[in-house]
Parts: sequence; C-alpha cells; structure tokens
Amino acid sequence: MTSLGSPVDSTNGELTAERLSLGVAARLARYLQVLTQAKKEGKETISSQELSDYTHVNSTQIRRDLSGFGKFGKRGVGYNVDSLVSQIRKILRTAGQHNIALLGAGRLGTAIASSEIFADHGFQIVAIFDADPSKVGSTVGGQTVRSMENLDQVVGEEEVVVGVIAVPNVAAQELADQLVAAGVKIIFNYSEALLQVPPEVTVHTSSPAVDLLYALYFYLT
Amino acid sequence: MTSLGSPVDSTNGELTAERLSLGVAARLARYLQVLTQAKKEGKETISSQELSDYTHVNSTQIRRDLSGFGKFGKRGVGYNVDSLVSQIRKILRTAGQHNIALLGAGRLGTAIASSEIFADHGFQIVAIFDADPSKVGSTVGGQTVRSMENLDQVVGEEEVVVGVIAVPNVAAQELADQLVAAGVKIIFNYSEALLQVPPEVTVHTSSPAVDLLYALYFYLT
DNA sequence: TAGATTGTTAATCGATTAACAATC
DNA sequence: TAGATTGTTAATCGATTAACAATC
Repeated sequence: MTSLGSPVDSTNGELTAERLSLGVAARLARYLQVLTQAKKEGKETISSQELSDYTHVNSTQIRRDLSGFGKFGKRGVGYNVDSLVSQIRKILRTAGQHNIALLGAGRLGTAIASSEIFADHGFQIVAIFDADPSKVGSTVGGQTVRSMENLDQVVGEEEVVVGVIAVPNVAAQELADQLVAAGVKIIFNYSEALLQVPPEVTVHTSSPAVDLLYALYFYLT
Repeated sequence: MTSLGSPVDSTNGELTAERLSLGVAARLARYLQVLTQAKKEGKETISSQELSDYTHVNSTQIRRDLSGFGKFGKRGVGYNVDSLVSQIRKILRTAGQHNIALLGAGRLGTAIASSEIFADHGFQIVAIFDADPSKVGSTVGGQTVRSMENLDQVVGEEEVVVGVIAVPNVAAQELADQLVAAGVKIIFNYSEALLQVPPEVTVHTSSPAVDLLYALYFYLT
C-alpha cells in the first residue's frame, strides 16, 4: 500500500542494496509460496500465466517483477521452478534458516507445530512455550513444551527472530510484552487482540475473516 | 494489485452500484477487522492515526478511503467505532449473515470451529464435515461432525457460500472438487495444495509463511 | 479558547496492462 | 518450422502523501 524506495536495480546483473517496494516484496513472497508447493508436487517449469492463475496477479506484472532482477525464464517454455525459487529467496534475502518461537500449545499451536507451512520456507520452530504448567513437559510436534520462564534465554541462545502467538485473546498482550522484552522484532499474532508494541517491533495479525470479506464482496457484486 | 473500476461515487450521499477497486475493498476489510476488535475491547472512538498503527496503512489514506463514502468522522475526536463498523459493512455489502461449511475436523478444523474469528464478521459455520468415519458423529465446536455424503444437501439447504478446507494437502483437491460440484463459489484453503478450480470459483490460500517472509525482508534490510 | 483530528487538495510516484518483437 | 512464452516498451490509471483549512 505504501512505498519505500524503488525496486532493486540490476542493470549490471547484480543485486544492489536498494530496498524492494512493499508491493514487489509482497508479490515475490506470494510467487515463492506457489513455487515452493509446485516444486513439492514435482512441477519442473511454470509459466507466468500459471503463476497468475494461482496468485491472482496479472501475468505481465509477474514477468515484469521478475525481469527486473534478471532473465530467469526461457521463451516458449516458462520458468524453471527450482531455479526461480532460489532466485527469489536470494532477492528476498531469506535464503537462510530463521528461527521461530511458538507461544501456545493448545489446539492451534499444536496444528501449527505439526504442519510444514513454516518449515517449507526456511522457518524452524525451535521452541514451544505454554503458560499452563500441566502442558509444560509434554511433547508437541516433536518438541518438548517449555515454561514461559525460559523465553528470554531461548530467544537469546537460539537467535529467535519471530514469535508466533497462538493463545486466546486475553493472554496475547502479556505474551507480546514478554516477546518484546526478550528482543523479538517480529510477532505473528494468531489471536484477534490488538497488540500494543514499540515502533521497532512489527506485528502481523492473522485475519482469515478479512480475506473472506474481501472475496465475498467480489462475489456479491 | 489489479484494479476493476473506480471507487464508489457518493456525491449524493448514497452508495452507487459501482464496484470498489481491489485495493479499497482490501483496506476496508482490514479496517473492519480492527474496528470489530476495538469494539469488543470497549473502545468508543478511534482516530485515523490509531487505525494506521494497527493496519500499517497511512492515516491520510484511511481518511481518504472513508471520506469517499461520507463524512463519518468528527474533527478533533475521530470516528465512532460502532457507526464506522456499520458503515463499512454496508459499503462492503457484508452486513448480513453468511454461511460457511468447514471441511476437516482435525486439530486445525477444531481450532477454527472453536474460535470466533469467523463469527465476529458475520460468518456462521453451519456444518462441519470429515471423511473419517470415526470422527463422524462426534461433537466439535458445538456441532455434530457430518459425513461427506451430506455435503451437497447441506450446501443447498443452508445456502453455504464459502467452503473452508482444513485437511492435509493430499485430500484437499478432492474436497475442492466436491465443493465446486455442490455449487460453492468461494473456497478458503488452509492446506498448501495448489487447487484446480473452474474460473468462476475463487480460491484463497492461507499463507502465514508469505506474510512472515515479507515482514522478515523489511526486518533484514 | 486551544488542541486535536478530519476532510480535501494537489502533486508525485508506482502499479498496471496491452501489445508485440524476440527467441526458445 | 510452428507454437508458445518471455522480456520490454509505452501509455494510462490509481495509490500515496504532505500539507492545511475547516471544525469539533
């Protein structure tokens, strides 16, 4: 929606240090999601039109976004899925491994821990916490649930960059405060609570209903 | 990202039949999410700046979006939360009740059925289905889990407009096909599978990792 | 009144798209 | 070769934002 700087300039074939615009970064991340899944499903090449069908982004826009960073496609064929995944990861600088702490070992937390949605994109859940003493020590998604008291230590030692909050609304703010105190800079909020955080911390609130309202509007009109 | 038509024109104070642009509709839905929660938390008024803090949309943009439909705010005070919720619901034509069918009574399905994320926005889960006979008949989120065989009938009788798929990847396409056959036009996909559907059906795939990649990019740069 | 915040303008910038030559 | 699809141009349109008068 807003725009910080121009897309990366790569007239010399190399990535410059310039920041991507918000729109480009958001779209690249979406392409990456589809490509990652296409790869898992055994697809070797994909056309801009196919990518468009899955992402709802115009195919010209996709080619334009990609061609700004290099000539990744083959005319008449499309893009190699494998190589495009690597290229976009490089562009988004998220080629490495990033560590996540999951807060909440309830139904939602368990569902998240057991899924591959994060792992597929290089996010590793390195620790699961719960405030409920009866849950501490149990195993969820292959991990032992820890007590909240260990949060600070784990965030520091494991270099956790993202905290995922999967608890009821009433408990969310308290956990957000603890994450902030521990030094986490990105919070992914699965509760509906409006979280108060310092300006240097980014909160992303999951909002399936928003997407649904949006889809419904275009269905109804 | 793309744009279909101009924002609604309301020089006469009434909503015209014109479609909102994709961007405006998406932002209005986001405002609605925050407003709905703010209302639950007892907030009576909210300023464009506060809305901006929660949605990451520029405050001028917010005032501009809203002023296109009427003068909803009070200078020096802000917007009345209650009345703004009603106004946006009217603009998005989602003031009514809409029925959802949930497919999958596993961990994720149970978490969704037990939460209020959909109910808060007028979406009612009217039926839960599972292909596993051992789950059929059990109670999840106050509802009895039904057999997939009843899908067609329920969709027709209950006027289901949205199908939510909360099953493992391998089962997702089969369920999408059944939803399409039953006449559902909007599918909310919590699996990672790339779903094939006819053009008149809209698929929205949940993608927390995409949002995370995006947030991470701006954190890293 | 004084302070705060809306509603609106005007200017800029980026996003979007059709179209098509290039080329695999 | 013939068909398909990329890469790129050029033109348009919408989004974004600072700034500020209006006004609660």
